[in-house]
Amino acid sequence: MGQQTLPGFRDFYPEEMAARRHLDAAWHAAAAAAGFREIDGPVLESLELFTKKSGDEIVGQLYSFEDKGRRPVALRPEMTPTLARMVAARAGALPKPVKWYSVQRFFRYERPQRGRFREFFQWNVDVVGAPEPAADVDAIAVAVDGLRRLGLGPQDLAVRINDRRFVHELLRGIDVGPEQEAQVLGLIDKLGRDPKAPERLAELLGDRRAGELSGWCENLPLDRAPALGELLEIADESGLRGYLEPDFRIVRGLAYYTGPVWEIFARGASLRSIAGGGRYDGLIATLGGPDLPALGFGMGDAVLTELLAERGLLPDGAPVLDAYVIPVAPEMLASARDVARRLREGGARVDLPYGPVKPRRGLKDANRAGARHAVLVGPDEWADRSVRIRDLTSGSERLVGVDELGASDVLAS
RNA sequence: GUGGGUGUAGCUCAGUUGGUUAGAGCGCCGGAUUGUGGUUCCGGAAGUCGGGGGUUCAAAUCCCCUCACUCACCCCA
Repeated sequence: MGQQTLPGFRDFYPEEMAARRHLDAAWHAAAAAAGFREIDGPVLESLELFTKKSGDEIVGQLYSFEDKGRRPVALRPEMTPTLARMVAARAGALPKPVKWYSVQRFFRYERPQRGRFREFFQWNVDVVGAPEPAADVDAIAVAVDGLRRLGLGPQDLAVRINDRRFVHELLRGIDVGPEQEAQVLGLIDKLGRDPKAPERLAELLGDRRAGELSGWCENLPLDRAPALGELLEIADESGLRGYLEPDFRIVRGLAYYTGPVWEIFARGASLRSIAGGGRYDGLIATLGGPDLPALGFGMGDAVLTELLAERGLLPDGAPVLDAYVIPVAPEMLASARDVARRLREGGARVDLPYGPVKPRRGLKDANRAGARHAVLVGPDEWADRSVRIRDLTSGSERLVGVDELGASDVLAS
């Protein structure tokens, strides 16, 4: 075997590209339908932009290097820092709320595994300048709508949601101090997956407090979380009934989340989460911008593609043509090219062979190219300024005049 | 970074206790008398058996090393 892709990088053959475009289309449509506008930024950024948000530890997970001007740079691992900069630069001029989205390529230097690559595509949707819980619901609804457009409904998906403020409050109630909090949050996050997590929580907090905590995981005391209750009510009004499941185990990795946090999972599948998001009110200020409330989510292509493939919801990626033009005799090649041009100018997707072919072969190639119609250009018909259009599904043929070929409905049948 | 699994044709795989020239299906290319396809039939190309070393009269097969891929852990912005 010769050269292959770097580990965690993928070639997209037409079939895979069709699948990717399928996701893209749903993502763009869902974001646009809710009034989000598309943005983008550079793939390469200064390393500092990322370390400022996440600390120096993440350098190990970045594609970073020095450029020829000796600047430390990195391929972007996420969109949020870029978004924050863009907002900060024009914060005064932007009407609030700012509703932006992007569908872009990201890079993380991690060991590739199921549902995780080093180069991946991610849909990011963010709202800046809106403190209301309706904004959180807006983002969740867009994520759910994107997935709905891909054929996934409430029977397939669960949006598990929690609220960081609520978690802080409960932890404070059992005397978990700030110095312990990060560690405890990490263990809570693991409760669903790691069988050793309850044990370690008990070691850290003692049986009584650990027991109380796991009780919240069994049954989240919503009466003590008014903000989350309000959000759930708005979600109901927004058509998200059946999706949202309050879950104390959803806390999400890093420190900067300040309010609702949520992740979307596939029901009955052992996949990692499809999407995750939350409110990060302090982050834009941390990154040097104005103090604006913000929230958003990211949804990657890797896990989602895996899920859609499992459920048979991906397009097969077979080629599609409206017509394949066949010169019935070698001297008809020039005429065939003229016919193809007329059809293409009429808006049809049309292909034809580069040289003479036997009709038998032409029909075979038409099928293989996914053509709905074969257009046979033969000397007898051409003498009458017409061609034979054959419907490849039904096998029926009809004669069509050359001058009609540019009409948009000529291949309609 | 740690641990497990797998490497044979473009793809999915078979290959017996080590034994002649390593196979199948799909795909690809060509063909089955004149201007009509999908099915079928015939033919063909295609493999340093991941790489290196060792044991043996003989290695795809046994042993060692190495590389790649993959799954999980760590991490998940």
